[in-house]
Amino acid sequence: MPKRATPSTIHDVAKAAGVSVATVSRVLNRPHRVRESTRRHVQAVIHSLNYRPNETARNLSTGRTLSISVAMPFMARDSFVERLRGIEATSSVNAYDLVMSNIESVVRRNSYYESLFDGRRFDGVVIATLRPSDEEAAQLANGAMPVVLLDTSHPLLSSVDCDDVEGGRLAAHHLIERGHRRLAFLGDTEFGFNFVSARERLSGFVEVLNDAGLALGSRDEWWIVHSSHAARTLLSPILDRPAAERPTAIFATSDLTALALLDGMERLGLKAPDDLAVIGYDDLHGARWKALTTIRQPLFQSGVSAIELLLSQMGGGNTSPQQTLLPLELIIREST
Amino acid sequence: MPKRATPSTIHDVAKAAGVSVATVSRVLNRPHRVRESTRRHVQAVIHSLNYRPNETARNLSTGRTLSISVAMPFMARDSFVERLRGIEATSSVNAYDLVMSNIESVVRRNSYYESLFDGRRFDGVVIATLRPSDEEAAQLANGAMPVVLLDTSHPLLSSVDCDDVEGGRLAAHHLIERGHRRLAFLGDTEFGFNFVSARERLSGFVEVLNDAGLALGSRDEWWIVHSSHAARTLLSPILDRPAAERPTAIFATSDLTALALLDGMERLGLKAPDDLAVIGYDDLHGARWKALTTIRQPLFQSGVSAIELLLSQMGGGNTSPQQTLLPLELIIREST
DNA sequence: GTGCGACATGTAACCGTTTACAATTTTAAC
DNA sequence: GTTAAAATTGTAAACGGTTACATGTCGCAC
Repeated sequence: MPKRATPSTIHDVAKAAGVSVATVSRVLNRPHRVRESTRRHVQAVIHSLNYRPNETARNLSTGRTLSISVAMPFMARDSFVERLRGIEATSSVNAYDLVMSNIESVVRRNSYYESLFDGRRFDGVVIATLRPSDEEAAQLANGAMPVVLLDTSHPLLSSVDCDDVEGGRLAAHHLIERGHRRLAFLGDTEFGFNFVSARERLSGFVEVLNDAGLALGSRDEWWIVHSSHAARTLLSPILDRPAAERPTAIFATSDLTALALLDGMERLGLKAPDDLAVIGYDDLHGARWKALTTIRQPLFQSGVSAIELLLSQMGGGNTSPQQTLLPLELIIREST
Repeated sequence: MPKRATPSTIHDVAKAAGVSVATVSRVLNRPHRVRESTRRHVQAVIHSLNYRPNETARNLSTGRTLSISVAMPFMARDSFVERLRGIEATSSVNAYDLVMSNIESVVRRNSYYESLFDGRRFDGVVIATLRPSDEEAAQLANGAMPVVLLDTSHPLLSSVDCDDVEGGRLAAHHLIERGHRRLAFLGDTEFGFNFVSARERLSGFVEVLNDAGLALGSRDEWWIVHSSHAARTLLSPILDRPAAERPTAIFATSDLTALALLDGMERLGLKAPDDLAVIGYDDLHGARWKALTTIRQPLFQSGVSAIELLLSQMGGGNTSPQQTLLPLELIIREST
C-alpha cells in the first residue's frame, strides 16, 4: 500500500463505496439510520482506505471544538499535578482535548483573558486557583462559553472548591482537643495571585478559637510567608520566647511550609508534637513520610468534579452558577 | 451594545464595511496588500462589531490546527512540572495550543497512539519520557506529523535529551575525587514505563569506576527501588555491614530517593557525607534545602528546546531526525 | 492619448464535514 | 394489488474562513 500524499476524505470513501457522502457520514454518526448491508460495505471501504474523518471540518460543521481550556499557575500549589490528573482523566474519557495554559504573570493573565474568547476555540473553560476579579468574572459569565472555577470561587460563576473556612475549623478543633491553648498560624501567599484561601482558613481557625475562649493574641501569632525557606527562619524567633508565651501548636496552610517547619525543628534537635505541634494542609506525599497531621483535600476528585460540572453545563443542563464544596478530611499523624 | 446571539462573521464585517470578504481577510492576514485607507476603515468595522475570526474555519481552510500534542506520564518524573513549563512557555509564545495527554497505563498508551493520527488534529507532537517501541517509532516516523521525543530518544526520531551516561560519569568522577572507593548505586524504575535512563546512568557510573580500577562489587552494591519509602528501608541493611564492606558513598538516580536516604539517615542520627556520602540526580527544590549534591538537568530548557525543534521541523526545515543532547551540571553541596 | 505595469479589489472555488429536505425504495396492512 | 407509512438514500446548502484568478483603477512614460 503506497503512502498517500494526501489522506482520503469522505468523498473518496463515498465514491469508492458507490454511495453519497451523506450515507458515509451517517455510517459514522448515526449507524442505525442506514441499512445493515450498506453500513457494512461502507465500513469495509473506510477501513481499506484507512479513512479518518477530519476533525477540523467536523468541528466547523457541528460548531463545537471538543476541547477545553484549562488555566492554572502551575507552581502555585504543590497540589497542581493531582488536580490536573483528575481533570485530564475526566476530559479524556469524555473525548475532550485539554488545552493547558500556564498563568504565572499578570501579562499572561491578561493575554489569556483576551484570547479566551477568540474564535470560539473552546467548548468550555476551567480556571484553577486564579480567582477572577469582579470584572473578569462578569466577562466570563456573559461569554457564550461555560466556565468552572476550581480551587477558588466567585458568586457569578460555577465552581468546585473546598471549604477553606471549614478547614481552618477542623485544624482548630483538633489542636484544642489535643489540649493546646496557645496557637499560631502560618499562611502562604500563593505567589501573590490569590490570597483568599489562606485568609479563609485563618478565619475558620480564629472562629473556633474564639468560641473556645481562645485567641490569636497578637500579630505575633500569625505570619504569612512566601516560601519554605522563609518558614524555617521563623522558627527561632518563635522558640526563643519564654515558655509561657510560646505557642505550643502551629497551623500551617500548606504542607510545604509545615514540612519545612518540621525539618527546621529536626535540625535544632526538637521533636513534634512535644516541643511544638504542627498541623498542615493538603496531605502531600511528604506529609505521610514525615508523619505530619494535616487537612486532606480531595485533589484528584476536585479535578474530576470540575470537568463533570463543566460538561453538564456544556450539555445545556442547569446553566446557572453552581457552587460545589468538596469535603475535607482531618488526617491525624504524629506531629500533633 | 446588545449581546449578539451569534458572533459576527467575516461576511458581516464585509457587508458593514462595504467591501468583499477577501478584502477583510487580507486586512487580517496581509495588511500591506490593501490600501491604507481601506485597511483603517475595515479595522474600525472589525473593532466595532467585535469580530474575531473563527479559528476552526481558519484551520480548515489553511490546513493547520495551531495545536501541539504533548504526551507524558505526569508523575513519572518529579521534574514533570519544570519541563512542562518550558514546553508551555514556548508554545504559547508561538501561538500554539498545548494539548495534554497523561499516559499512565498501557491501555491509555495504545489509545493515544491510535488517536494521534486521527483527523489531522495536531500540527506536531512531543512525547516525553515514554520511550516508543521500534514499531511505534516507525509508525511515528512515517506519519505526516513531526514528532519530537523529550527525555528519551530513538534512532528514528528527533529528540531532546540529556546524556544519562555522562551523568553517571559525572557522579562517579566526583565521588572518586572525594576519595571514595567503595561505591553503591540506587536506581529508580520510573514506574515500569521506561527503564532506560537509570540503566544508562548506571553504565556511565560503572565505566568510570572501572577506569579507576574500582567496581560495583556485587549485586549487593546496587538496587532498583520503586519509591522513596523503599529507599529508606534499604538503609539499615547497608549500614549494618562491617565497616570494611560498607559503601562510603551512594549514587541515587533521583533526588527523590536521595532525599529519602538523607531523611532516613537523619532519623538514625547519621550525617552525610561522613557516615555515607549521597549524590542525587535532577536538582529538585528539595535538593537545595537538604544540601544534596546532585546532577542538575536543564529541565525548563529541555521543554523549550523540544518545542523549538518541533517548530523548526514543522516549518519544513531540516526534517531528518535530529538528536539534541543537553548538558548536565554537577552541583556540589554538603552531602558529599 | 495610448499602453502598460503596479496596485487594489472582487468573484468564486475550495477546505471536509454535517444535515435539512427531497426523492426513492421497502414494508406491511388492507 | 393498492397504498400509506416507514426506512433508506441522495442532493445541495450550510459552517466561516483563505486565496487563485479575474477585473478594475491608477500613474506615468512615451
